[in-house]
Amino acid sequence: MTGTARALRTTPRRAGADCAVRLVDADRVEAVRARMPAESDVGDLAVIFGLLSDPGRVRILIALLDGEMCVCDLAATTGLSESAVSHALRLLRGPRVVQVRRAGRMAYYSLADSHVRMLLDLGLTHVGHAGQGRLQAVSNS
Amino acid sequence: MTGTARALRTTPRRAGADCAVRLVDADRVEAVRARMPAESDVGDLAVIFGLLSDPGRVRILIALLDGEMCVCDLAATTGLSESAVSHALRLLRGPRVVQVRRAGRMAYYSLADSHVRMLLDLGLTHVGHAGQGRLQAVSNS
DNA sequence: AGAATATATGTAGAGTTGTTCAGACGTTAA
DNA sequence: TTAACGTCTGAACAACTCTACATATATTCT
Repeated sequence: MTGTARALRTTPRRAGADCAVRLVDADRVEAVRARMPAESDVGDLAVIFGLLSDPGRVRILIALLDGEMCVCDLAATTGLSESAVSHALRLLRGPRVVQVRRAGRMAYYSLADSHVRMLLDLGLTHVGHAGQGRLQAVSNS
Repeated sequence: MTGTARALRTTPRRAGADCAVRLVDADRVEAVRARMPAESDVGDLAVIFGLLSDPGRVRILIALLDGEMCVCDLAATTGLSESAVSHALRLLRGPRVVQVRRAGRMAYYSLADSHVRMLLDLGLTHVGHAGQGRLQAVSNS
């Protein structure tokens, strides 16, 4: 099965002992599987994206793009309750997306990961909104 | 009235009289709120990230980084059932993350959005894995 | 000391999500 | 035509997520 063997499956496929699924381009499949990141990396990646999949957390992180903020100000900025903000920040603290600086009874949160900042910027340009302080020109026409 | 008769902004900071939550830095809060993207944009952003928050879908999209693939090969590559792949692709088709080319009874899917490709690349570097043959400029010493 | 404050956390319930199973649809081969 | 095939879809169910409420912890003020 070398070269451009496309849909060479006119005869029953299961004959091949342990192949449980149909294959059309076995070479591609094997090549891509070889390049596929480890299970744990894919999982970590999905977790990071999952943290960015909630509008409330997105607003929190967008707010933090400008610099650190305390919990109550984050609540006021995002429209979430302080409890919801605290729960959200706990999730974000786990994988070290945000970090906390404590001053007395206040807790000031800030972004701890430049990759997440880039993900947010990229995503914001994707949905048509200019990034936070990077692309700020085009508005109306 | 469902509760919340407790502390409401008693600190004489600089909060306006009509503000329902405590504020520490009202100027920052107002500035960030002014810069906050529209509700719909934040929602769209969360939806996109949500599509990337499942390991199965991430594997599908990583496989598609190399070019188009049919459903059965995607199943073989990702380890998902063909039904699960089809369901996943349906979700990804909606916001036009992937596109489909039909040839007979086969359906070949490919990435339809360069932003998503960039998000994946960025995310993959984040979790420590080099991108799909694209980002590999790590210099050690 | 006690009271007020700022944040953190436990829990329960409604809502959402991903998978599997069964079957439908359109296409190709016999 | 019938049969096999690749893909798509709906329903059901477990697993997960988000929010609100109550409470806990730690800090500051009087």
